Amino acid sequence: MGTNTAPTLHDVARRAGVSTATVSRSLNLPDRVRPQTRARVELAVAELGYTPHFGGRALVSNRTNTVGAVIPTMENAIFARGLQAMQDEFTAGGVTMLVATSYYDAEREAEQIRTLLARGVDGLVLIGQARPDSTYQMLQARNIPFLLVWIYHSDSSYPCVGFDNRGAARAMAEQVLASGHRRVAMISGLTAGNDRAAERVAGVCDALAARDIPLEPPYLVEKPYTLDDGGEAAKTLLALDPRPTAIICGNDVQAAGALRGSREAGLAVPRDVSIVGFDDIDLAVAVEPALTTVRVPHRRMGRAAAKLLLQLIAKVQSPESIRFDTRIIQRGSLSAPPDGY
Amino acid sequence: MGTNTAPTLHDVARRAGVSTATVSRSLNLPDRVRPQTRARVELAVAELGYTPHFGGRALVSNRTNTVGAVIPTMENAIFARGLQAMQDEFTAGGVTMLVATSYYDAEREAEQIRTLLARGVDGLVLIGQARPDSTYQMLQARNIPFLLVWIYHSDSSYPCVGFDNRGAARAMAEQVLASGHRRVAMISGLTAGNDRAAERVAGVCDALAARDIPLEPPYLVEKPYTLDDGGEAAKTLLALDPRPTAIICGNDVQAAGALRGSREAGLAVPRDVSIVGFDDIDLAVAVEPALTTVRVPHRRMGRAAAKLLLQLIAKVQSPESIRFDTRIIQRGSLSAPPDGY
DNA sequence: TTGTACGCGTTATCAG
DNA sequence: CTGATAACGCGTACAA
Repeated sequence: MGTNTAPTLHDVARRAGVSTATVSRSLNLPDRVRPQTRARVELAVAELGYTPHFGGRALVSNRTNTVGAVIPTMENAIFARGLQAMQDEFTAGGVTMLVATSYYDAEREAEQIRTLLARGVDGLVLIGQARPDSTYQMLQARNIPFLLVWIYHSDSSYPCVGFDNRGAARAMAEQVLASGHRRVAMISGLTAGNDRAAERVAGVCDALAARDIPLEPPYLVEKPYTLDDGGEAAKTLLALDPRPTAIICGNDVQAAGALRGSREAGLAVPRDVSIVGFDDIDLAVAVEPALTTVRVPHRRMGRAAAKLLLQLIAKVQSPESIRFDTRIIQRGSLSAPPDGY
Repeated sequence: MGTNTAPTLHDVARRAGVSTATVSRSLNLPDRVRPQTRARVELAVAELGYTPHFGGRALVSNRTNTVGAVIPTMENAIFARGLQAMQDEFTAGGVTMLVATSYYDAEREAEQIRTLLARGVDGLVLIGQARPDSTYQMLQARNIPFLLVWIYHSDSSYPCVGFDNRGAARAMAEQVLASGHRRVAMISGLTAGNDRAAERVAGVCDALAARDIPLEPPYLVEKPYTLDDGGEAAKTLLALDPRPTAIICGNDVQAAGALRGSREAGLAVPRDVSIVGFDDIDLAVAVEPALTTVRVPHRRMGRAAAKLLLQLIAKVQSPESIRFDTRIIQRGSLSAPPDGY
């Protein structure tokens, strides 16, 4: 049972005894139709279980009420909160968000963007700024509104909604220095094609350079954002001579891994070595000791980004970047260095 | 700059000096067109940067190459891995996956399904089985292929791809009993509208009942799947007299919270109290001690679900459920109960 | 206020 | 192998 063919505007019109134009108006501009007529239409709609055909609508209106977001991966919790908030805001605005993943690969990102464009998204949200010119050219050729999130640059050529990764990392490093550390190492995310990661390294360097402390391999190591990689990297760092007294990590996942790695190396945190993270995801307080980290207002950022993109699409607003502040959350994983350092 | 209007089939046809039909064929059925002609078309496509208009295509073919997935929330890592794997598989098959969230609310889920249907998805993936009849009726009225995932019931009326939550929970509880525990408490997820949570409780009850051990409030408590709720629940349980020697949690997030709660209550895990989780997400090995938990093959499950749905849509396969096995991963958080119990 | 009629971009049928 | 041409479902001038 079940006729298998969805009812069309035409079916509704016939049933309500009006024209298709009237049905369309009843649905889209209800004020322009007599209440009595509208009631008949609505009844017919309900009886038939009519829903407008997406393709037909997209074809004629040239809008899809759809936006796309390309993130590196869903698996890392780093993006989950912000993305969910964005999604909620878009949903509230009646638009659907498509999520695609790039696995931190520029070529793949471009491909996903192409796919989203082919699907007629009305706007796009991208993470960070680092991507080939060709990608930006494609976006501009299409003349499609887009937003860069998770970063903020006052001088960016494109509107962004995010925070100053470099400044936040510098502040974190300064906090570590203020705790008395002088032998500082860093586990960074892979910086190739990831400007957030690169900026965090730069920020840490800024702070250390101000005290004439270098940050170079082998004390600076780049690893993927995983627990295991964080752990391995920490073990490597802690085997160095002289051993670092503090490890600054590119994010909380790496920091949690480093915590485990330190433990496996027989060192206590923060007694023997301090470890700090970045992002303040749930994981930061799940581990023991809890992580000193940089709190990023993921939810507010996601909502603001969605709102702005909706406005850009509606052309009620010109592109204007939004900057969020971060702050350091002091928890157990950072303390003064051990005596004698 | 930027003409602002995307090139159409017509534009390509003119440029290549052929008809629109030939362009369409070159793209969709390349063998049916002379290589030389095809080359001209492909050149024009490249020069113009043409991409087929999604709406036009959807209109005539009545397919969108889009599937929908409704999950409770993106924020909990429980779904991230499986969802990403599903997404990858769908992408490989040339279809786009739309992700919507229900926040564990049936009404909201129905609404999201309606939205997805209105967008013309070719198929649907839903989590679990518990939802109002009206929702199933809606799906059947539309005659749309759909799949239930994260569960498996041999007698389900609908095709499912997942595992036996009840059996897995029973096995976990038996493991706890085998370690010598007799005072067992449970922190469950909210069971209203969440059959996976309900089944896990049932499974634990099965195992305990076999030993004439009851599981009732206040030793059974329902809380949302959050770190904080897990911690609070654990503290409440550990204040009971007699105090439980083992706490079985509805998932790893709650278990990680319970771990923290126990520590805050001044108890050591597993020396004073054992704690076990469910799902084996990354978090399980980030905490100390690492969680004894139930490993669920999220990735394989996600991929299998995507594959099956694609086949259902293509009608090359009749609905047939797929069952995955789980297994218990023994780690540090479970040991024998303290002496005297 | 309502109806008629056209066109959006694509695919598919049918001739040639 | 290729080209007209007719749908597909909807929104919207324009006319009534």
